[in-house]
Amino acid sequence: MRTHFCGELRKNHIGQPVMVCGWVDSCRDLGGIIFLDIRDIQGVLQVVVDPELKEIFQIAQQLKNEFVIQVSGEIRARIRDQTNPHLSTGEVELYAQALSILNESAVPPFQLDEHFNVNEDLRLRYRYLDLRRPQMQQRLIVRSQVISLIRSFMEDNGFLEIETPTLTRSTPEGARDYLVPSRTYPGTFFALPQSPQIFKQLLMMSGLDRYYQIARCYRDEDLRHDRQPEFTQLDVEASFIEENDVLDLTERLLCNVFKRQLNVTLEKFPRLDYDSALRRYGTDKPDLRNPLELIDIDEIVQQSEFNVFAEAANDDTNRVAVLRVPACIDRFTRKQLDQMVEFVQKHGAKGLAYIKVNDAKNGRAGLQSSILKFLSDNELQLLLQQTTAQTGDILFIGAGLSETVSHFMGVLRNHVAHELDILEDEFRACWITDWPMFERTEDGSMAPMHHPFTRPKCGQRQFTDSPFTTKAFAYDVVINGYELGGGSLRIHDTDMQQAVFDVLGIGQEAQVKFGFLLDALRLGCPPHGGIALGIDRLIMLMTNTESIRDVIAFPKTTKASCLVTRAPTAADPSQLRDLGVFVRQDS
RNA sequence: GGAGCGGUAGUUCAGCUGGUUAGAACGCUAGCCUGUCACGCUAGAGGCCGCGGGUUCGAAUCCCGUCCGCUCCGCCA
Repeated sequence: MRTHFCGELRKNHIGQPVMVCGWVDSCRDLGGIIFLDIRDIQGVLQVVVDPELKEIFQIAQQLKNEFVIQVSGEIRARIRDQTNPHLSTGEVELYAQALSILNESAVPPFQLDEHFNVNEDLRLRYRYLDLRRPQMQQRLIVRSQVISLIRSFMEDNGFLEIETPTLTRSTPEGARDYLVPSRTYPGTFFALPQSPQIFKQLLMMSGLDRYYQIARCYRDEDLRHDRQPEFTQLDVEASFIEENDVLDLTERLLCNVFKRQLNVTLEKFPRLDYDSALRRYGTDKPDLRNPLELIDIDEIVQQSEFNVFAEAANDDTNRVAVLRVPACIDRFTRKQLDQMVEFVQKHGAKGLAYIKVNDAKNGRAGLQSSILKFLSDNELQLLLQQTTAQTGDILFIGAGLSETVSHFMGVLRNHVAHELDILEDEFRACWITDWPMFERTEDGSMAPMHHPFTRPKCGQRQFTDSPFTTKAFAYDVVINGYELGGGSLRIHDTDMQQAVFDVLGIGQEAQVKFGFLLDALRLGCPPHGGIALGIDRLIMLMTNTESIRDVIAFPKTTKASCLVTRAPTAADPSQLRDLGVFVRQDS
């Protein structure tokens, strides 16, 4: 139906006869002459319709935006000074010699112009129109190209793409499952996978050595700007490897993809252990574009008369941390500082002290703060030294439970950097390693930080003696503050696996749920490990967009519904009967 | 589960402390226009002010509830 794409026509096509198809992007009917912009996936091309050609001129007069048309004619140079630098095809135009309407269009429910913002619910409802916009198409193109780069990289490195079931049983990631009722076994349910975790481990036991998959994963939890209920992971697992092999492979993959897709050279990923990440950045996913760091001052205020600080400083489970924000005294009003206090309170802080450094060389007299009177000259002096505070800085100080302080000071660190616009304009990746095996849950029990198949960084005896201080062979890769992916080396030994289940208090339950895995461990399981990367988040980063919905063709809303199809919907009673499912009317 | 913001013409928005006939821009319709490119000019049509209740002489505006969208907390690798 066509000889060229609209968007590919250039000066070197001048004089050539072409035939193109596309959508009417705009019509400019000047009365005696008509200009059409015709759009396809490669771009926009101006068509000129000459009034001398009466037949096609009449057709052109009927055209409206979003009509689907076919035009043939000759590519001509534009008249001098009438090129359009905003179009890739702006130096040429198509002189129409034939024009046909392939399909008409009703008036679209919103304007596709780049100049008009449209509310997202409308865009989601008419997603197919929204996706006609070049910016949206570009994101999906990048997505396709990146996935293709990933596939060739993995293939080049000897990995096999193997599909795993999506109708499966619950795996232990800890999120809520999407359930699918079984018709053949009434009252039982499949779970959609939160990840292919168990299957990829089984593939290692199968001797397939190196596996990867672009896998769809499902988690029935509340949504965020970077979280969808179904999302895509690059899932990877390999045998006879050590932690460094996984980190190295992943790093090479990401460098390769960024280089080839964006021509961006990523620097070597720094490796931070979990504890120091929390200490220095207050988070397990630090944004290293942000130059600010937290500084511990427990030692300085241990004897302090200021009880809030002293008590925290003398308690192992607490910390007193300072965020020194350079040269910002004139950047924040009193009101903004008060709002910052409110802001961290939302994140669990009881309070937030701050000290303005009006003159760093003038001791107490050079400082301004509501807590000044509680601190000794010596403490202030040490504080200034320890934080290398300079005139014009503000020192924000948080004290309390380590976990809480790290969290809100980390959030404050991000907040301040955004306010001051001091993030470096580049991609900064890092590894977070040496995660704890377990974390304490609200009810006081222990839960695996990663998942219960993660290998501890010690022998079984030591693990059993002090399981809660054990670190794991677990690692996350973080870029610009986004957790892009994570993985671990897995347990390949039945006794160790049983020991972990026992510590979790699910020894019996695990026998039932994961008996098949324990069996497999007994039958010659190689040491293995892997990682999974969030493809959606990767594409978000690479296309510089703020919303995961922008990189998914048909995303769900924050209430997890699809506005195109209106899913989910009520099921037909006969379907429910077949499945043995009753729907409670009161819910 | 909780908090915040938003919902007014086809679209994006304005409409303040309640008060004549709810406005603008774009889009749409009709007419004019031979080098435009977010074409231009003239005229016109277009409104369950998300939905339900309440307060009031009177509600787009105030109150309560509810639905939807977005952001955040909780939740979630």
